[in-house]
Amino acid sequence: MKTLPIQIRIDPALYTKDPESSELGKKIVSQSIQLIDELGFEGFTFKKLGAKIGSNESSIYRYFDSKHALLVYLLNWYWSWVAYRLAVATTNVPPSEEKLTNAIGILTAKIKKDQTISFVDEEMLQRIIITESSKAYHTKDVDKENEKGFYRTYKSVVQKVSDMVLELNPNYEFPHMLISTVIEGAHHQHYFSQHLPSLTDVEIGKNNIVRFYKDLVLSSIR
Amino acid sequence: MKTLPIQIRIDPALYTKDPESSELGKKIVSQSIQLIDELGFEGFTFKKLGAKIGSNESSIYRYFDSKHALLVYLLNWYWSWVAYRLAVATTNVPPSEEKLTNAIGILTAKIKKDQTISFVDEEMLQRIIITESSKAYHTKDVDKENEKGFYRTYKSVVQKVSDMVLELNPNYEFPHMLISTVIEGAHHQHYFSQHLPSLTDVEIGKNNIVRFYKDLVLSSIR
DNA sequence: ATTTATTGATAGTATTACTATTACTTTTGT
DNA sequence: ACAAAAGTAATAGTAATACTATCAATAAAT
Repeated sequence: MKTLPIQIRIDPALYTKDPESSELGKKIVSQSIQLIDELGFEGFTFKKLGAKIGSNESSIYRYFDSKHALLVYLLNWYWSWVAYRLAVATTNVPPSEEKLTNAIGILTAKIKKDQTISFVDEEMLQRIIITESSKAYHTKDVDKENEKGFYRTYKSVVQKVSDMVLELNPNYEFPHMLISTVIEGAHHQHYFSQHLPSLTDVEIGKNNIVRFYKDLVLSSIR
Repeated sequence: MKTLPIQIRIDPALYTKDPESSELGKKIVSQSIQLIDELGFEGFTFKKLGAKIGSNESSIYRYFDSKHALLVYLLNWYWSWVAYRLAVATTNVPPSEEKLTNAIGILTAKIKKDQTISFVDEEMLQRIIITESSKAYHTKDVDKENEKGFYRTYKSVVQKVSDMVLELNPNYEFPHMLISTVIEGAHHQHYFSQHLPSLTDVEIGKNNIVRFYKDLVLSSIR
């Protein structure tokens, strides 16, 4: 995939000041990804981020209300980027099992370094999405935040791939459960393969996670 | 299921002082479940718990090193209890699809109030496991804690059900991924059905989550 | 009757997740 | 070119969190 001049659009409800509008903002986003990857979301603070980018804590608060807000922003950035890759791979492709399995591949494969399209390191972003994203919606405020559209991008990705399932089998009863199970499942499997390998069947170089989910989807809907 | 006089055994590595050894300890466990359910794990503190049970913060620290340690304890309690129910339902049952789907039912169904076997409210416990359990192992210390056996009970449940998969189809390549996907997936679906319903296909009274996962498992391994 | 164990009460610490204020610097509009 | 506006940095401050440490009071076990 070539470095394309695309812009990831983020809903203004997800920031206080647009981080793409300044150098500081871009630094906040790109360096926060590194710092969360390094320290984990619990260990990450705006103070440490300020120190890392040679800026002040209070300046970061002008872009994001809280570290939770920043996480939600990153989550949306990630899903917008996935949606873009899905669109490239499937728009105007006639319905087929191949189209669906391509989509499943995008949802379940680990990112390789070279797919960078912007100031964001997507490989690292995916790693923090895998380990931290569930913390974004396992909050007491989910319902309120959901109403504000905080999870819209994620939901629309699930919807799009669910539609591909229905193209192949219009009678399949559980397309949304299937796809959200695949997405969350793949995240878990990637995480487990690193930390709790007995919960997986990962073997190096065999791409088992992608193979498993492609097989799971096809055998369920056939 | 009758109220049986069984004892859930918890590895002593998971507490500083055994909460089952005193009234205070049992209160800590049972009331913490209520409080976490009410406030969420982030909002939950030992100070608030102390106030709720008319005891002191410092007394609670004598049982658990941290609120994270308490969460891990609850997680193990939950999985020990699931393991017990699995054993009751499947021990000495000859291999069959029914045996497997019974197990899947135990892993994916919502608990009803009347299954209480002790001072713990299992329905409420399941609810906090569904929303909070992933926070127990999405930490910077997973590897260290895994070595100490913090996730042993969970892993053994996955192992047992994976073995049932292999009984039916010894050539199936991904039994652990299948079962851990089912377990985590069912938790997500229960949570989503409450908070992000467009990610599911839940309809009231139709038990779709259990049906979906039973179908998923059988069609994958056949 | 006296160790010993258990709990309670109080105090203290470093850190977190912010808010508020002020001043400096850069950009921009005219 | 100059003033206004916007953006950023620095400092200070706050309530709460997640503990640790100490010591007294009480209950139980020998």
